[in-house]
Amino acid sequence: MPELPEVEGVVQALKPKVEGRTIQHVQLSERVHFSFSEGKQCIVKQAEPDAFELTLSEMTITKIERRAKYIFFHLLKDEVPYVLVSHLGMTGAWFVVNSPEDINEAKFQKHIHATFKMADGGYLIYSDIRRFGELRFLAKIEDHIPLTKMAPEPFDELACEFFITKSTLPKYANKAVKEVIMDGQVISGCGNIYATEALFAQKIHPARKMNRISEKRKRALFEEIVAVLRQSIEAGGSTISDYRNINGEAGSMQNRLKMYGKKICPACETATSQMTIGGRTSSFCPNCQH
DNA sequence: GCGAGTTACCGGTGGC
DNA sequence: TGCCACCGGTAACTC
Repeated sequence: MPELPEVEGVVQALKPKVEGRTIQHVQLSERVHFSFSEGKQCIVKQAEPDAFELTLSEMTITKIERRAKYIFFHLLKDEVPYVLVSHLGMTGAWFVVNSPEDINEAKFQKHIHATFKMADGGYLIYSDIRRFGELRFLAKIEDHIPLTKMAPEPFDELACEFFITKSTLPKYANKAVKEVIMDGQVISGCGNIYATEALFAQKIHPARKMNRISEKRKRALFEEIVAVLRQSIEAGGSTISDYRNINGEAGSMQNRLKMYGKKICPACETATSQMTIGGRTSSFCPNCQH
């Protein structure tokens, strides 16, 4: 499950290998084409697969950047800028290879959905086992409303104040703190793993109502989220199930997690509890977190 | 018009 | 061994 640190790793790895290169042509999988004919939008959103393939050919990838858990591929063709927005969903992965056969993990090899043949040889490939990811071609970011509503990057100096202000709004008052910090319009890029870890570190019960948390604790919680995200970026991300970096390597942050996926609290050895908050499984220590 | 709630999108995995 | 419920990030839809 790629979260912000994993996406950051992907972007840092892609940049030197892909920026400045030109796409010769794009080939989407049979599945993508078939789904579209069935009225579904498998991976490629709001575009006809045929048109998507044609449009992207001969575009130059000028810059790649991460925003929350999205990857923005900035493109240029005939001096007109465009952007390809990628979200990895649950199981998406990018590969830069000489040949599609070079993807040696069978699961990813089997689920290749977009193959970008580069003009100078080699391939940029998007593989996605469960197809929860998305590729969205836009003239500009603002053309997709949800992208314009995202909270600032958590590392942005204004992000903490943004969180304090936003989380105080009436609509969040009676919501569980975990649901609020995982809302991309309040804090961007904080998914289940890191929300779980930060709440455990701050000894806050994930179901605690937002309006029952003091501003001081909110600030401490925000700083904790930033710290956990930074630590994970340094560790190459968490490898939970299917995440791989573009070289097919796993990260090591999963070894540093203290609560996510744990049966026993590492602090007090009490059995952990699970509950569903905002539709997601949430682990916590009933003894340490209040 | 906005917010809350629901549904769609999926195949690997773990439990039985 | 085989079946089946479960899992989850985001958008889009309905009410």
